[in-house]
Amino acid sequence: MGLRERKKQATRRALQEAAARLTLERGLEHVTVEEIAAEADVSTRTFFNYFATKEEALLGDVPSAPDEEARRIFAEGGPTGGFVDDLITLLTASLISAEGLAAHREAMRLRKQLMEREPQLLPGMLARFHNMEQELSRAVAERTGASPEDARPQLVAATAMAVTRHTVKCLHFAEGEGVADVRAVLRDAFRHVGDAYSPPND
Amino acid sequence: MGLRERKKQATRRALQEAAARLTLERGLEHVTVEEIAAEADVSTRTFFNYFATKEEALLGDVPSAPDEEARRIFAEGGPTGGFVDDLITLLTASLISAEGLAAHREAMRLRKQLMEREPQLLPGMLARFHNMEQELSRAVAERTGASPEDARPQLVAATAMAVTRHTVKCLHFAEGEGVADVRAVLRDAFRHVGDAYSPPND
DNA sequence: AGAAAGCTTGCACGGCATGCAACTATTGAC
DNA sequence: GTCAATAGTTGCATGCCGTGCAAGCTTTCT
Repeated sequence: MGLRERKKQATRRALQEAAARLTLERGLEHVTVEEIAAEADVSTRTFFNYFATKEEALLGDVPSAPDEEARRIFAEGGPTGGFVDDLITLLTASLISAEGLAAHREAMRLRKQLMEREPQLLPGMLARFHNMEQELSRAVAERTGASPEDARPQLVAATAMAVTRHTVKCLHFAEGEGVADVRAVLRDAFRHVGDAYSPPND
Repeated sequence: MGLRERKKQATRRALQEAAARLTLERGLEHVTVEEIAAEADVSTRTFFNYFATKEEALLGDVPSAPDEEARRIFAEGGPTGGFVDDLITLLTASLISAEGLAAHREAMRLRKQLMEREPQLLPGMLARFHNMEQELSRAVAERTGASPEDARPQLVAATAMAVTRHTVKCLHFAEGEGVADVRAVLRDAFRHVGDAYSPPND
């Protein structure tokens, strides 16, 4: 990786960190782009070369699409053939991979803090989840061979994203403990949804 | 209702309609608040007395909380005792009531058009759904007696909202036909989710 | 009729976000 | 190492968004 690229990444991170720190200190309303840029030692104009809006700098760099390889395998009906199992594999392969969770734990904690402090950021976050949902929906449609106008893959994907969000939340709670059992949490969540809505019960 | 109140509502509607019309004509980027206000015969400043942002004027006035009475009944375990049935009752009582759908069909068509034309509006829309989800989650928690730190009601509510969104989308497709069977669509959707996630199948 | 309450409006102001053109730094070829 | 090509940074000008405030107008209530 060349010098140019390294510098760019450094600037990007500096801007993100400055934005997060200042926002947690004073609240987003009382932080200007000018200040963030100054903190990262670049001009205001440069800030907007990296982020389209002030909020964008705070949302971090989460993958909004699953790993291409994992996606292909899922779409083709693999790896096991069991729908829920394979869905879990797809989800853990990218969106909430065990490594990803371990590596970005600090970043996630930060984002959670930001969300609580600044609800204005929520819509943007939700929009990202929505993008993931769309990707997921396409993968499900491919796997099941549903026609494009069939809205059910969308429904399945939306539910899966709900489960994913729930899982992330649970992992936040269980912060001290091991994160190795993402699969187990996901599985429990899917089961719970299935139980709630499948048979006529209460 | 006094004259004052009537005038306010008229102004509000005029602003919303002007905003929607101009946006569909030219695209949101090429419409200024000044123009919207002028179209509704009020000052720019007055626009901001009604809406906090330009986008807000385009999102319409959807109920973000269920009817209080229906909510209470659901929370207390009624009306039938069957979870899915009662959930459907709660949803149709307010968020997607048959009357509401019939009455605001035109408004919904408009909003759908706007969403497709201007994706920037999506985050705001999603945030509204999220609010409904929170309300729903509280109702579910109350009904099931779950403790506040239990995240499962959240999960159930998120899934229910996914189903609701799906249902609204389906109703959009089936625009020409009767809307009387909202319950049936909801029931099918819940069943489909249950089938997808409950037993180990594909 | 007249006071009280509520809305509208103009004005001033600061911040966001973009286009453009000049400048500076990295890269790659020779 | 030199030099041209390429990519990134910066300042400037600009337009729009959104808010606080104070003055004026309209509805409401008595």
